Amino acid sequence: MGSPERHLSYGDYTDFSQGHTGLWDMEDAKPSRGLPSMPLQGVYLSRFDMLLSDDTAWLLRKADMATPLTRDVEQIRCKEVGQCPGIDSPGLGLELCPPVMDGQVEIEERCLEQVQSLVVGEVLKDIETACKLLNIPPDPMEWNPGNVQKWVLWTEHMYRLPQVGRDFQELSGRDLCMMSEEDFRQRSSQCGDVLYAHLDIWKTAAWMKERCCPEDSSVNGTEELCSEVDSCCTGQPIHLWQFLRELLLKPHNYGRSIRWLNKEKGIFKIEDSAHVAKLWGIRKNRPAMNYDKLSRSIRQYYKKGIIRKPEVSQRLVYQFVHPV
DNA sequence: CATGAGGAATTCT
DNA sequence: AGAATTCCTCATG
Repeated sequence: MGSPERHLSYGDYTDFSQGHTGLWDMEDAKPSRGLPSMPLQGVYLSRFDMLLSDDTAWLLRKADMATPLTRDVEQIRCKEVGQCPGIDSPGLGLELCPPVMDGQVEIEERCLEQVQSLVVGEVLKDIETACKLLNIPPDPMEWNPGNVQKWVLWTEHMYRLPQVGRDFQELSGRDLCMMSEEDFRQRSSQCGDVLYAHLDIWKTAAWMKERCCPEDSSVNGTEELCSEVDSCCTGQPIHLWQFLRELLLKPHNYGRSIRWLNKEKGIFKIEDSAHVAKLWGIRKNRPAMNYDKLSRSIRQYYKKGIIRKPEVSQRLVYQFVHPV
């Protein structure tokens, strides 16, 4: 297994997005199979608990106990790796003993701080992306039962969890947020805890946003705001071609399902047809969506001059007639 | 067997 | 009304 170019997403820190090894496809979720042995992985994960130290320490104070993000990630990771917290995570040691700063450690800490803020930024961006594609508000408290259902299905498919969407029907976001981890487990013994952890990340992110809204324009906040306005606030339903574009815009999230072959010419390839169809189905509340139907919709675009097959026709490869 | 093209009826907003 | 969905037949590799 190589080390392909990959950007950060909170999935990466939980190892979900790597490899599609189907770790979660089986009930007996055999750990370790296909788990990448990249050294970075361990560092990121084990140190994730420090995410909220220093400049982001305020995040911790949301709940005066353990950091939600940390706890979540650690828990998700445990489930994934099949281990218990603390057993092999050097990062946790920092909670137990005061940091001893020699030069080496200090440098490491610096790097870590940078990684931490990077991670927080990426997590927020990923959530924003998901919101746009799902057309749901970022704050789980505002979700209606339909939003909840979308989020559950989406999370299931993004992280290859066992399918438990039905277990969370008829719940509002408020209900969901009130539920304890135990409640989640009761609804789904398989992955209730993981869903709970994911939700907690969203809750924390919403809380963060609420806290530091105005000055959040640091990187590309305005750009994000604009695209949010034109894609979701116009009220009209999203078009399939727009949806595909948005997926293509986020290669670090969806690159394993759909990616550019030639961005300049607008040529793209659907790598995982079933997955793309599923995501589209979730977006449109069409549980029966499949690639058969999705491709029919794409073919409707031929006549309209929105999408075509490229010069040299290849399976699952299409081309936007008007690339950006 | 999955993909691809396109007709036709239906549904959704 | 327009876009997408659903279902279908036939073709291709």
